[in-house]
Amino acid sequence: MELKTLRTFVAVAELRNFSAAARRLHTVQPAISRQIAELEEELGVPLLWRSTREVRVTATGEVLLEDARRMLALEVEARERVTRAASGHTGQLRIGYMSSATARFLPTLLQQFSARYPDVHLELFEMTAQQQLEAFARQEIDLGFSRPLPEPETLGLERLSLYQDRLMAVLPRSHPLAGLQRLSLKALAQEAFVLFERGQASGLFDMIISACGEAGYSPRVIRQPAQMQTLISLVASGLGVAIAPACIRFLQSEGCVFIPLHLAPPPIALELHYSRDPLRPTVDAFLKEARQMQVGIKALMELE
Amino acid sequence: MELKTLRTFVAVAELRNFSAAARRLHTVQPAISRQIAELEEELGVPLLWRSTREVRVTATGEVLLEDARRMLALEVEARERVTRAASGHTGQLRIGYMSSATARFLPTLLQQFSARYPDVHLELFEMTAQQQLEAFARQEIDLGFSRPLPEPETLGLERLSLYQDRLMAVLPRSHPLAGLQRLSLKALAQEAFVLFERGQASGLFDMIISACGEAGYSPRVIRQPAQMQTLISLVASGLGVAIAPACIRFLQSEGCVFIPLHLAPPPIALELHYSRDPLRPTVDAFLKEARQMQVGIKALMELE
DNA sequence: TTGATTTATACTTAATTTGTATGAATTGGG
DNA sequence: CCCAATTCATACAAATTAAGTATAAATCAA
Repeated sequence: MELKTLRTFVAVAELRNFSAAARRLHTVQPAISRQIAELEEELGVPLLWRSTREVRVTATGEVLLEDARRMLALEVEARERVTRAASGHTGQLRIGYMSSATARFLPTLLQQFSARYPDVHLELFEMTAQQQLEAFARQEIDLGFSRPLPEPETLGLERLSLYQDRLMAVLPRSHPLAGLQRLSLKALAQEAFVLFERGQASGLFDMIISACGEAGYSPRVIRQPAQMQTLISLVASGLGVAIAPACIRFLQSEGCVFIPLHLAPPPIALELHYSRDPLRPTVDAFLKEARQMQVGIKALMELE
Repeated sequence: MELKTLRTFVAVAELRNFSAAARRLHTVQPAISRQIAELEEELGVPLLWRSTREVRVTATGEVLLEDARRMLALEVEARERVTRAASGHTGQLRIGYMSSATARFLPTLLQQFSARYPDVHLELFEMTAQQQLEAFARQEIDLGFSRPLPEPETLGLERLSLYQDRLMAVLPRSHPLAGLQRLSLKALAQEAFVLFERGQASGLFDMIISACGEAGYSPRVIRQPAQMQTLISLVASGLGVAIAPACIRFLQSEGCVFIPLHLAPPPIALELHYSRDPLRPTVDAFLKEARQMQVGIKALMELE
């Protein structure tokens, strides 16, 4: 039983005429006769009663007619569903993100995406860069917002840089240097440092250490919190100073001041990673949306 | 899109391996490759992601997979439904009947049929032989229980004789001849006759008239009721006598006696008519059942 | 690096389907 | 009452389509 045969059968049953069905299907009458005969032979059952003047659908034929119509309708529906899925308008999207770096723009981006793709089921997972890597390997997420990963290509990942985050000095509001417009790393040589835990973001950690090294000292690190919010709280309480990406000023940062660094280390990117093998069209749809918003994201994160 | 292609797609998606799918489908791997490639091209969409080491179903492929399985399941169901319909186990059966002639056995026959074919929807229409003819012409009934019809073959009808009904004299219980075991038609020459209306059953009517003619008289017909029950009531009330098929003694016949006729006219058959063109397998199923019960019907109607 | 395994492609061969011509049956009009 | 017209079935040749064979390219494991 093939859909082509069923299309023929439905046409004949509807028109009650082999020749007319042939015309509708852009073929010739003997082709129709054979298809019907073969269908009847395959099922071992008469479906149509025909004389030279009249074609009638048997009771058995009516039963098949119903199911044939269902199958053909299902084919049309399947085409539609496949098309929608392939264009990224339906399906799911599992997103890993670091809240500290994305708090400012991710809600807006997601809202915008959902408005345009309302039938895509979004799943959000807050995770560090390292956790995202593992999640990608286990195929548990489709997109990840994180700091640059080491050699993403070898893991089958593509990347899209969303914006560059400058490093800034974070001082308690009561700190003697808190009023300055600009600060050199050297000026912090004697300070106690609170740095984001190396395990979570080795690139950031090492960059700060080497920048201090270039400024002529090795920083005295007294705490390594695993959360940016903790880091801010520690600085606000006067325990030490920090060097951190500018984005964290959008977290709860009462009691801290953020001062641009003179001769700052190169800015650190926020990247959107995704699998190179395109198993999820929703990813492409999201990327399109993200690329359109990219300018806006940059403006949000860098200006002000 | 053809079911064959979808079967291939489902096999590959399930086995995640083109070669294994080829083996399952008893063909060769290049055939599978081509079918999948053509399906993807037709839909304009990647369904499977494949390397030489791994085959994965894309999100779009998963969507099609669901619908493909539905279609294939529907095909299996359709086959089953068609088979059941063709064997007469499902469907409908519209039956015309004359209650006077069938009251005795039809309920039993229907009950028996329903027990064996519980999913056949029975529709019953009480109608005279003439009405049955018209109903057949309009294709409103599939089976008709009636007296023999004139030239049923020319109307595309087949017939099955169920039993032969003798004609009997029907007299009021108070009638002088009511005590006899046997009666000649001649003995009724002076009686007033109540005969079943000719329009309803011309064969019966004419047979009685000609039988009387052979007995040497023309009966004096004072009433021609259209219902057998009415005829019985008229006789019971003493208005006249009647000649009628033996079967009517199974109606409400208090006050009447039924007496066998000496030199009776040939018995009159009860027939089951049905269309020659087999549009309804339920008809064949019913006929099979009816033929099996035929002996029983004869016994019921003739003995006693 | 080699051997094994897997998918894709090129090409030949086989199978299937179509289209043409024609026959048989039935109906309606002249 | 016959003839033209229409309809479905069948036979056969032609064309299309799909399958099978051989082989290439890629990847992974030993």
